[in-house]
Amino acid sequence: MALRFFNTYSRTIEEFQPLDPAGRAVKMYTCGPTVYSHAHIGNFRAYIFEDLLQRHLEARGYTVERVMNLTDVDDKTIRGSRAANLALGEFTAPFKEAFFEDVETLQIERADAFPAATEERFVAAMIAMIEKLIARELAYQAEDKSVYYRINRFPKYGHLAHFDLAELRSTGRVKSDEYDKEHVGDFALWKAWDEEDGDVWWESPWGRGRPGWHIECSAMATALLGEQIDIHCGGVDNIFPHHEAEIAQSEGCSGKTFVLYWMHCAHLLVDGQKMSKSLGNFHTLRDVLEKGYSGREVRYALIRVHYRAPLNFTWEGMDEARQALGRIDEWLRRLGESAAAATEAPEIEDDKFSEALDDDLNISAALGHLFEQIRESNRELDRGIEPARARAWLNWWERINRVLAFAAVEEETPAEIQQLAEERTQARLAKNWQKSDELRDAIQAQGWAVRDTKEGQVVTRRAGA
RNA sequence: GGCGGGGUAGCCAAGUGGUAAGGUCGGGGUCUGCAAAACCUCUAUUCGCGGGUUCGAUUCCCGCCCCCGCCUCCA
Repeated sequence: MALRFFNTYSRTIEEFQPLDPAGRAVKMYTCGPTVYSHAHIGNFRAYIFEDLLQRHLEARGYTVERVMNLTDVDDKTIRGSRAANLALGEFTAPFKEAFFEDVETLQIERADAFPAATEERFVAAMIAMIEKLIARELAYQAEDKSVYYRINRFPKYGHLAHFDLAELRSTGRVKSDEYDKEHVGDFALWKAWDEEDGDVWWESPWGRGRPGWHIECSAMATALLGEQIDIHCGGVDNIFPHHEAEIAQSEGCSGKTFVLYWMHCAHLLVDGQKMSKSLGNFHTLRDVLEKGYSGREVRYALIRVHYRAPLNFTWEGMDEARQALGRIDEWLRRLGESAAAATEAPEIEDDKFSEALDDDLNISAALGHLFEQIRESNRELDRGIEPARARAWLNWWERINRVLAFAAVEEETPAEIQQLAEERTQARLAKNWQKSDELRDAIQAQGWAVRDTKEGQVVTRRAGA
């Protein structure tokens, strides 16, 4: 079955066909974080969805070139840097660093490029684009010195969000600068400097100022991937106005279709509600890790629901993730043990996992199949499996895990734990059950677990420890 | 008001015009000194509600209800 994705632009599921005539290279642009604070788990739901998409495309033989931008200049970063009494770059640098650490923790593949909005070459690219839009009368400088996009001159404006311009109504989030605009819906391409901006400004043909948010993505996507890209992702809240604006800007300059497939993931809810600091349900990745959960557990919890369905984050869900991963770990441990003596490995012909993902990333069906296979192979293990067969199952898993990235990080059992385990073995040989149980408790207290099997003790890292 | 997404077991969730995957929790069992793990087994006569089409609908059509989101810088 061919790859099929839901395209927000057409609101239908479409067969995936990249621009590349050879049908192999895929250009992907993903909206990244605004680095004014630590990214929260809702942000990471989107990045993990994008990661799943990239990894599955790669599993299907595509070569993905992905760009993720970092917004390091906007109202929030400027406000934050002023509050912290730091230069803008000094203020955003630690958040950029933290973001990359979090990406690593969650096993999200690094994009090929992480352009930042303040890089001179991109500011120059943004200015060049705005000049072009003005030349084409798609933009104008208003009384307030800012430059705005003239949405009435771009007939497709509103198509992505399915908004009728006449229906747009103010929600009170607009600044009072709308008096200067020709249409309330006109959005800023270049924002004229004002006192609130402090020393954050660039010279431009329209005077000192800074780029609008939307132009950043159009310019960086074009600079790094070209005028046309295959897939552009983000959260549903980016559909309007951000992605709508990107289309207007990019196509206003190039005259070509900017993006073939628009893909958006639904929101993450926490305890059934939108995350907000006032409700106390706002979590960064760091908050969740502090509660004792691992990055892979968070990854599992955030990836397991289809990207277009709202995902409700709960601690119960985190525990469910822990259990499910523990089962996978134990399955792999048993397979590894049985496969040790294998000299060859026949292939297990089973592509159902990937076939499920072909269907608009149906992760639930894919995981359902994985667990069915785990049960099947566990039965084989119980019956006594051939080493080659165990090796074949491991190879099958490795293919799948290149997409899921669920495997635990290998960790050496520390010497003191090994020592305790050895003492316990002796106690057990002496049938000293009391001492055996005490040693088990001691091992568990140090974050490890010990189980007795027919082949003797098995020591593993305890989940959450 | 306009535009989306979603309503399937205690919780999470897939799915099909032909009678409900999977995960997790809980009960029972095999195994075990105990435990753990694994396996076996049980847990939705039913898919938000009401109509309609059909031999047959959770799935298609119509109407309604509820939840979440977007409607100018939130992933």
